[in-house]
Amino acid sequence: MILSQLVRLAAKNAIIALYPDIAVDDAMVAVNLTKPEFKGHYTVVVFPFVKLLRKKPDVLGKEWGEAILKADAMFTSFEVVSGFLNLTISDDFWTSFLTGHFNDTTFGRFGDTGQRVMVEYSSPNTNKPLHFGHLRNNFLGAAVSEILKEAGNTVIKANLVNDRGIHICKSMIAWKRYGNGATPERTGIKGDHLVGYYYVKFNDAYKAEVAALMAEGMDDKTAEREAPIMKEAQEMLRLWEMGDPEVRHLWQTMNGWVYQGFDVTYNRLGVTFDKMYYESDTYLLGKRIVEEGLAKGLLFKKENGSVWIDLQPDGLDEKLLLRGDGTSVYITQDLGTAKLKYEEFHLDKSVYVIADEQNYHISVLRFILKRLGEPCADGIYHLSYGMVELPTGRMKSREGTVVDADDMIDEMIAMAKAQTEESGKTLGFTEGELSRLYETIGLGALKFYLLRVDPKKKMIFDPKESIDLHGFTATFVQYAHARICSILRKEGLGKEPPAGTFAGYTATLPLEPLEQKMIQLLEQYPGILHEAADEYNPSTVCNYTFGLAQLFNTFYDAHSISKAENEEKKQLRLMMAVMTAMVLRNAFKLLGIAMPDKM
RNA sequence: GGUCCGGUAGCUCAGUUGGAUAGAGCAUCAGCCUUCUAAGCUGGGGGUCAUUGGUUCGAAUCCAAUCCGGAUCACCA
Repeated sequence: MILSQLVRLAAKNAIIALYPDIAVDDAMVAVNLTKPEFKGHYTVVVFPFVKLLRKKPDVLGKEWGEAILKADAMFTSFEVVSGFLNLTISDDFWTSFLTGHFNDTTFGRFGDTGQRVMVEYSSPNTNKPLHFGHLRNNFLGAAVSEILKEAGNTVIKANLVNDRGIHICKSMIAWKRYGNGATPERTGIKGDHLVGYYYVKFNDAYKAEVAALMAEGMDDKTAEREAPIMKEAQEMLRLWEMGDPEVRHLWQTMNGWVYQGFDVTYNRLGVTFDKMYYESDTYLLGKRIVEEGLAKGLLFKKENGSVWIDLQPDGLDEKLLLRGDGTSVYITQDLGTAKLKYEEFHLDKSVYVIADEQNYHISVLRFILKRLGEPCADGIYHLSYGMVELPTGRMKSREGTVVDADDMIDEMIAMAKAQTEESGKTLGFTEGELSRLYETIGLGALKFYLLRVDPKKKMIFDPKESIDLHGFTATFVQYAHARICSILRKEGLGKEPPAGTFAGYTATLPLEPLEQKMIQLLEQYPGILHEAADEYNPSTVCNYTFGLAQLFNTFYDAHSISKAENEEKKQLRLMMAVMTAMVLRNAFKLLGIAMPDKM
């Protein structure tokens, strides 16, 4: 059990022992970390019981503190300050904790929950390359998956590729018109970028055609409908749905280019998937569900043959599920995919990592599945995250105002290189080690930057300002880790010294305040993981690793480890250092960020 | 207009089921490398927690109203 729970339990038991007649519910026993300006480690708030027992806060606090102390040797003293009962934990607790866990590589990992969780993320469209906003999605999905795994769940990472639809046809039409047979090989352009170029090209041509028609006196709505290039795209979509061999061939070819490009990017990002879904395979599945719902009378048909669900009882509107011509809409395929996922993997929970602009869409999806009596409805969780915006507003791929993911990665790595060279820290590295280091630092900084903010908040990124490598960054945490590794190297120890290494350690001296704080913060890691998993929130882990690295740096400055005052302190501090490095490393692994031993 | 989300230092953000004098980073100013990696450490300045009212021993946190910003409400995806 983690310490905060132990304290809470001790406090609860003590108050029950003192006053057996009152009803104590858990919410009344408020336990917090003691503020640094007071003596003690954990604080119990006395107020909730003051009125109930009609006692003065200080009197009750004293009784309560004495009872806690008497019951458990873990506590050595207490102080009551204006209604707050501050408890001090014994040095013995801290040192036993450290000796018991410093080399426990599974520290923080939970037991198997038996839960099967799918996390769907990334889910790109195949008409354009990934941009900065997609990076947030990918990093979030990957990190949340790893955090949920660490929390004892079986996790299936899924990617649902939007590989069909009018947007793909737009790129295809533009390529046919303007491409002159261009391929990634012939042009030397990465496949996803090449296809994305024609998507932008389509929109330019479309705008020009609309403008031309309007110049001839057509009104804007009609012009937008009548522009030849748009009609061509719609015709191509129709042919695609009919399975026209030529269209299908071009579609496969161009999607193939995009996948090659994506693979390169995913590889650099270190993002992987256990299961790929393609909308071209799943887009028809929802129709059957809709037809069944219709047969059961849960849905209704309008005169033109379109099928609807009435969600007004749930506080929403009527929602279209099938068009008048019988073709499916966006939500239709989602119904099918949700059911498919559930049946294929027997999921307890299905997480969708999707931007908050689709909040309504996902809640509609859940309501529909619920109404249709599909069991997969209950497990749906929308991990809704805020969009990444530019100072000028949203990125628009149609207009080409995006920060490209590949460019961003290159820039970050170049910056890591420049700063490493500038600080003259390249000595003793081989060329290969250096380029790996630059990737580690550059990509780490990028991931941390996007993960450190609460997912639900939108972010504004100014491309003119580079992402910092100082302060609240991955680099800061990596640096603390590298420093520890350097100490361990000089002491002839590996990163994970075998169990017997500090067997000779016996605690006899009192802990320095910073020693105690370090151990206390290390002890909090499992609780942090729990919180991150509970809330699907990797930023909790970012904040924690930064705090731990920061405290270590303070410690490092204040106390020497290798030249400690005596052997006992040296052993203690080495164990602390080993454990700190391990926790930082494990936490960063969950975030998908590599940890250098040297930098 | 309906629904939902956000508003905390100049900027970017933390702030646990309501708890003590609201914290970091960046920027700025002043210090610290003959001592385990200065990508670091120490300290200063910087706040009407959007506003108003309510709930109570106690509110950045809960409730209501208002203001500001955003998203969404398609036979688009």
